[in-house]
Amino acid sequence: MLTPTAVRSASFPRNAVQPHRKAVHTGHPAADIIELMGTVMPFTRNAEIYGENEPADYLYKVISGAVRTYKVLVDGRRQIGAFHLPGDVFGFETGDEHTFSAEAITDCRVAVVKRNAVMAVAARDTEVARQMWEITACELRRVQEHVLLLVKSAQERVATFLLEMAKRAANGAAVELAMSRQDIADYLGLTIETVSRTLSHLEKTAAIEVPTSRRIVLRNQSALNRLNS
Amino acid sequence: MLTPTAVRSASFPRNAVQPHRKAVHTGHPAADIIELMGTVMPFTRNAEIYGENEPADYLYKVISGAVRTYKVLVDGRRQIGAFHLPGDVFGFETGDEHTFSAEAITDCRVAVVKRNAVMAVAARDTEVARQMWEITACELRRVQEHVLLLVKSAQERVATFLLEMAKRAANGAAVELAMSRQDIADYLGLTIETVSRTLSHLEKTAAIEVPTSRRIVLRNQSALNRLNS
DNA sequence: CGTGCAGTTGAGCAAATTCAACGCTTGTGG
DNA sequence: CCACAAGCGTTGAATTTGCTCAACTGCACG
Repeated sequence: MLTPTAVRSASFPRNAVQPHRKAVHTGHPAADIIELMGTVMPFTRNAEIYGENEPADYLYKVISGAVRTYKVLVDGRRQIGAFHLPGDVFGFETGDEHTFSAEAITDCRVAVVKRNAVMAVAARDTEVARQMWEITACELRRVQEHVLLLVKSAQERVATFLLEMAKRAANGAAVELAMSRQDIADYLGLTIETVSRTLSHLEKTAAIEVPTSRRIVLRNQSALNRLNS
Repeated sequence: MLTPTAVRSASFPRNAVQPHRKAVHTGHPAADIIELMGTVMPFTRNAEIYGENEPADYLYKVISGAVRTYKVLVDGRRQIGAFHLPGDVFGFETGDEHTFSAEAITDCRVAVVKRNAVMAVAARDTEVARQMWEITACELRRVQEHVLLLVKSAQERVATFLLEMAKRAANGAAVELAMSRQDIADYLGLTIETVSRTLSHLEKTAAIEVPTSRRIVLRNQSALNRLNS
């Protein structure tokens, strides 16, 4: 199931990344540092970007496509920790090793930068250090939200998920889902059947429209917000 | 139900806290800064330490007793984000406002320090800044663990909770619980009845012993670990 | 001695999972 | 070009899990 057609990233950048010192003073949002200092790498659908327990030597930023970070529990179930869309930074670990695995959901391009390089800059430039902290703090808030999501009912979880995706996509009320039902289920702590049934139910109650399985139109956002609890 | 006998912390420290500059260079672990720079305040059982959406002007560290941070959902349910025991830092927010509320579970003493004061030090001292970041990162890992907890079965959640408490108490296989069944339930995303039943079941299967409702002896830690999934 | 609170236990119910079947699309090989 | 297998998604039926409602116990406190 996991990475069925996965292409192991054999071309992982061992070549050092040159920090462009001047870039970090331009006042760009925090995540831009990685893009400015890094190398853009392509990953094919389902390719592993890094694995749990591998050394966390790089930081990543999605340029295009989508990425999932996940953990496989001892009983074989998979819990997806986050979906990363263009602009999102990931692979930002505290210790020396990744605590999650990361895979490309779709073909995608990812900016990669040596953690050392960024840290070296951060050691000298307090503004960069502050931005690194900021990224960690944002991630913390996001995970706290995820905790609140997981104690809701199935309907509420799906509704919250759709609203979240709609907000991030920001192209109005239509969402083009990069991920499969299984991905959604593993993110929401539900089964694919429950996700599917819930979407069908939401469609029947005119809250959404599902022209294709990957495309969802939010018809009645306030109804979803009400479920959002 | 919430804070039934709560004593609003009328004596919240508006008096400025004097930073002792020299303390921060002693190489103590990160959390010590707050203790060194701060003022120790007592809180009575169920007293509110701060509320959601209040300005996050202070950082806190538990000296003695126990603290819960929580959020009340729109449907009235309460989700506890964390239990803080002696040595734990809390109230560490990213924005200007607290995203959770904090209450004393038991009578407790808490070191309090002005956020500004710490931040001012951190701006000059990169080591302090690094420690602040470290605390955020630790919190991030803890919340990520909480996500993994919430997708498990009731048995697994309770078992995991007991093992976590045993590890933190670190007085062997016996746990003295500071919190009520309701607190535990709200932390685990279960009902009190389910928590109670699960504990009874674990006792029947000889995994634990419950001499008093607040005291739990882990008889068969490996059995719990197996449930821990 | 009664009152109130915390915890336990039971019975019935609702929600979500499991197991199974089926439809649709896509890609592959004859 | 068609046949067919594989993957993904949907739907139905049976089952399980945890929740709701309710009663009851033990204990502390006035």
